[in-house]
Amino acid sequence: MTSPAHPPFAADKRPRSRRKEARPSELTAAALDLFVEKGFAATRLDDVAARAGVSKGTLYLYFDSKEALFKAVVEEGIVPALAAAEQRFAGYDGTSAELLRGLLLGWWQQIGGTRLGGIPKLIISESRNFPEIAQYYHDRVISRGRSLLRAALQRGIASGEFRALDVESAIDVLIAPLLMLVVWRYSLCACGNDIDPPRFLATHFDILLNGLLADGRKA
Amino acid sequence: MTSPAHPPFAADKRPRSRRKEARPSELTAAALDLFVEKGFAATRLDDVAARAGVSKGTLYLYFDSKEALFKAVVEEGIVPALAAAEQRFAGYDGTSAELLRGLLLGWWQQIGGTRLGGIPKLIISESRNFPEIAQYYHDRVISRGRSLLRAALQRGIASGEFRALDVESAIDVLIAPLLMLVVWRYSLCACGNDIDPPRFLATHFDILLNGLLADGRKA
Amino acid sequence: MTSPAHPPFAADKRPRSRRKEARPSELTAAALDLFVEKGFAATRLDDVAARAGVSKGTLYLYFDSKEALFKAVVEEGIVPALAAAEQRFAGYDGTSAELLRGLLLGWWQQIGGTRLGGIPKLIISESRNFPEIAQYYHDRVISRGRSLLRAALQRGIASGEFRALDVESAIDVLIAPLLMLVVWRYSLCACGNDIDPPRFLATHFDILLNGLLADGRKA
Amino acid sequence: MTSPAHPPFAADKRPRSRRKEARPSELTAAALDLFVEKGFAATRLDDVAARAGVSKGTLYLYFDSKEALFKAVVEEGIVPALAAAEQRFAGYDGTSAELLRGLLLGWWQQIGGTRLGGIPKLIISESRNFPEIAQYYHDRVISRGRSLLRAALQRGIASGEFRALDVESAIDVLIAPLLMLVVWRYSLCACGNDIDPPRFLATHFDILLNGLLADGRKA
DNA sequence: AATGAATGAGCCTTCATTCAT
DNA sequence: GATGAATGAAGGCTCATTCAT
Repeated sequence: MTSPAHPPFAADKRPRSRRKEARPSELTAAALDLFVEKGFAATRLDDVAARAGVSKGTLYLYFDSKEALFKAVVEEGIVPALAAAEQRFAGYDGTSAELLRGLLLGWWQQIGGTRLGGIPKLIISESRNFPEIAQYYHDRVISRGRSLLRAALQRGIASGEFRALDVESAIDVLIAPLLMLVVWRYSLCACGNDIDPPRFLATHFDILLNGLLADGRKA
Repeated sequence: MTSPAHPPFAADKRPRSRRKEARPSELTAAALDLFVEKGFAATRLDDVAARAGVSKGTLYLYFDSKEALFKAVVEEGIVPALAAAEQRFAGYDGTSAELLRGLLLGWWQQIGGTRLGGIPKLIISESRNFPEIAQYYHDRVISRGRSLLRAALQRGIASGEFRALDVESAIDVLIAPLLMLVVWRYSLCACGNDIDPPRFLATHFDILLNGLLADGRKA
Repeated sequence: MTSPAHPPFAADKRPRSRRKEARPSELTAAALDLFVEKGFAATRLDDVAARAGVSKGTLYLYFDSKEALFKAVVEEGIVPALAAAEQRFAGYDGTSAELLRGLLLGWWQQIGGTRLGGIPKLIISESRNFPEIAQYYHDRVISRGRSLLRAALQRGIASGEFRALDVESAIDVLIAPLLMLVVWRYSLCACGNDIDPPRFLATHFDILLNGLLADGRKA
Repeated sequence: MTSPAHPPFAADKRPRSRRKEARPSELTAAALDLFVEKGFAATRLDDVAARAGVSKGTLYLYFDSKEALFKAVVEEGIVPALAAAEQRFAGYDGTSAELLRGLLLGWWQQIGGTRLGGIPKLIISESRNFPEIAQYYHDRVISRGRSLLRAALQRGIASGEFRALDVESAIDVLIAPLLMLVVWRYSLCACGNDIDPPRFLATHFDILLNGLLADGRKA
């Protein structure tokens, strides 16, 4: 860690110019891992640098401060996540139930279940200390994600496929299990509790689309 | 600070009764507030002491370290939470739907909606750095809470009130919106998103007990 | 220097309360020495702490930052210097020549020739980087010192003892050799040039009070 | 940075002529500005390079280290200063009073009042940390300047134009106001004090050549 | 010759922890 | 029991210096 040359990484033979372009995302990738694993405060920049295979000073060539690195991690992770999510909704023409299932499952496959899932966990853990980033995340991610779900719900209600219900609350209820999955993946899994995401999601959809109560007993 | 070195909880050799009596809960109360607000690492013991109205040295009369204080906060906050939750189940004889609603709503009223709700948020944020506490929390709280929900679900399925479904996954699906509420209260509220807990819970119950799909279209 | 206990100072047996009062001036005294010797930027707080016989952290019990310490050094050194200087002028009733000589010589004996003389040197070296302190020094020291000299000159001119001349410029001309003495003591002495302060001051007074030109040749 | 390790000036083994030719004085000019303004330690080589319009690496093509650059700044600034000063004395045949006035005023016009005046300020501020440069400055500049003044004073005394007095001290007394002018220009002007150099010099000469005391009262 | 990305030693500052009173 | 002065290890950040291009 403190040896003059970084043994495992010194073998990188790419020309400097080639590496310079790739550097910022190498750094944010390393930082994402550590921020998610240890939290912002407990992550040392030495460790981020070491994981990225650079020296500590190099971090400051690309980011003005630890906090700026944190912002970059969130911003960089979110752009593709957003694009991927919105892509799936454009021009969908199946049932609204399938649409909802597609949105939620797609989120898990593209985001929650990948290393990007660490970002919502980061936001949850750190937003109190970084209100600016929290606001950014709300404006760029949460509100847009909720719009997708809102449109799907309203579409289903309008077509008579879904019962009428309080759409705004329902959005959050739909999201909650997804949130739980990332929380579980990045925190509670250390508790020893075991969740099988596909099975969990299947049950989520099952309850969501069919209801808990048996047919004859509905109120 | 480094988790591998954590002595197990029982390593404290001072007579337990003597210590418990003397340990002022003002200290853990102050610590809970700050841990929840700022996270473990960003909370300074000076601030905890100041909020409790004692000197910093006094903290060390009651807790061996910052980490021990953290453990005490979790332990102390969980005892009443546990008792309150289990109390509501004993000898319940209404419908299983009412039982479920009562359990979930009761949790919010007794725990999630009070300052104790900060504890799950703490566990979520810090469990990676405190696996021992995460384990403790799982064994003492999560597993017992899941047992309550498991029993309610199995009771409803056995009586034909509920459809048969994957009980273990369903437990987590039921819990997820509650988790979301505390996460919202202690983190995402800073994002600017607005959740109305009673309305959110009502929708949760509505979806849960009736299903999203209109009657005639059920698969 | 880095051993756990400070060997030469650990022998200090004064009670804590006694030492606490004395601490700030012990720290500023150590800092004055090093700031004067090395300059502000090149002075390490480790060295200041070591010279004062405390740990580095202790500095921060008394001063918020390195810059705050610097301000304290200047402010603390200046109060007695000011008092001493003004004391000498009150109620003086000899000749104005003697008054001038007394003021200048007194300044050297009370300030310039003592370790307080390092403060003007500090101001000269660092004022560009600390305009706030420079302003402070001007308002509290320079302007008051100039007032003393202005009064003495005007007194002498009014009485016919001195020729009429541009008083404001003359003040600075009177001061210049004193300034040179501290500059010499704290900087240029390292050049190898040798100045004998009493002899230098005697010549200063000689030229000042008698003029360079021989009597018969005066213009 | 640590003075004991300074290699002597002559340690540079590259052919001197080759090096001097290639060394762009734009670099030393930029460095002079910044050293004078901020001091040696607070001047960043990035800033020097930026002001000179080159990259930081280029500095190292011409100077082995920051300290070498500092030496070059002093050396380079002193050559013309020295030449200009000595030029004025050769073959002078007016009165000694005029000679003195010419030397002092000339120094201000050619050196002190130009950007070269920053160099004495630099020497004053940094000589403690660069004894080698201080020595160099003493040998090459101070001693030669003092020789000029010594000769002028001895000439005037020998001719009866000046009173007999302690020549060595008198030299420093003559220099002091000049020193004060550069100190004021590069440091104390930030204090808010206001000096008008021509008026100041006029008063200096007035006091010097005529004396403070009115004729009839001379001791 | 010139560049600028990369380095790593070093310093200011913080804060959990200790201990004399 | 309580205090708070003192400690010292650790981390964020800077910047002189190097070197591949």
